[in-house]
Amino acid sequence: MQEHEKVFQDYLATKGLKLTRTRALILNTVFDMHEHFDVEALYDKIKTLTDSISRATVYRCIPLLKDANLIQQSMRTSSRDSFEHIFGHPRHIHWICSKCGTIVETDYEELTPILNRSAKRIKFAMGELKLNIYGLCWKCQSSENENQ
Amino acid sequence: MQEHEKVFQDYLATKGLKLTRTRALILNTVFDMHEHFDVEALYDKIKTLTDSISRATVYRCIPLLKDANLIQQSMRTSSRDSFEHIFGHPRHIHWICSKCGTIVETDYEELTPILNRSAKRIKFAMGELKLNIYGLCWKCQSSENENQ
DNA sequence: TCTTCTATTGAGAATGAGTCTCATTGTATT
DNA sequence: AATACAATGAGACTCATTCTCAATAGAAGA
Repeated sequence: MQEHEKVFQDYLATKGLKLTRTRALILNTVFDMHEHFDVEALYDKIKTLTDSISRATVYRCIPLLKDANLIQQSMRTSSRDSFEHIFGHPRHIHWICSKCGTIVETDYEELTPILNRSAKRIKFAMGELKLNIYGLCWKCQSSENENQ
Repeated sequence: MQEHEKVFQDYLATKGLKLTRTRALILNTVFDMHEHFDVEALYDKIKTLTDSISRATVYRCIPLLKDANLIQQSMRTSSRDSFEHIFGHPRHIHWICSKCGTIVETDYEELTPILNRSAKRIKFAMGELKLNIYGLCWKCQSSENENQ
């Protein structure tokens, strides 16, 4: 059994729930996706593997994966909630190109001491952290210049 | 004419659009709201002023205000998109209490030199910036302790 | 002032992501 | 095998947001 299956099973056990075949398939498909995905894309991928899993079950699995700290919500793509798997990944800053949608990631390392200091100042117990920076990636910057 | 009306009018002019009475009312109501609001709440407030403005028009005005840099999208409250007016406000970090929903704000000042350095490294032209930190405010931290 | 040309608007239908219901199925335990 | 309850599939449902289209407003010129 893979490590993230173990994590999920342990989490489910604390809730009196079980790691069924269906849930294991959803979990493994999540970890097969690009890091960022929305539920509809996940459902589409699952459909290529089997057509006996319903959309409702996929949606139902998402909050479980979230609570198990295996995925986290990230930015919205168009009108859909978007997620990313985080098991074994450190959290990161997202640099999102507003033109082509490319996402570059960098880590929080340099930021954390500053944020910890601010948190202390306002007596806040930090949990999740989400830093999205919108702008233009280098490719889109140069193509902007060409067109003008 | 108030300053933000002027800004909006100038923006609209660049698009060949006009600052109508309806748009001015929506704009002014936005600046009368709590800093964070969703469109439904905005619509409710407008309804107390006049009942001749339709929901569709309010929704239609939002992207214009966004493009004019008068408001920006912030976190989602429940299932609704949430916005905040930003004209004359510097952008800020949001410390969001996962328990009571309180939002504390601090500024980016200390963070910007670090982010600028990262941006340069990955050749990214920074635009909007959104840093949301979830956790517990000091009130909810103490009430947690009481209950345990 | 009257006309003409658009942008603007209101009302309500349409869309679509996400949730819920409920009848059926799976599974662990006895 | 029988019991009990969690899990699931199918599709109905909700509700925020967008779209459509006919009616209106308002600027520019006659």
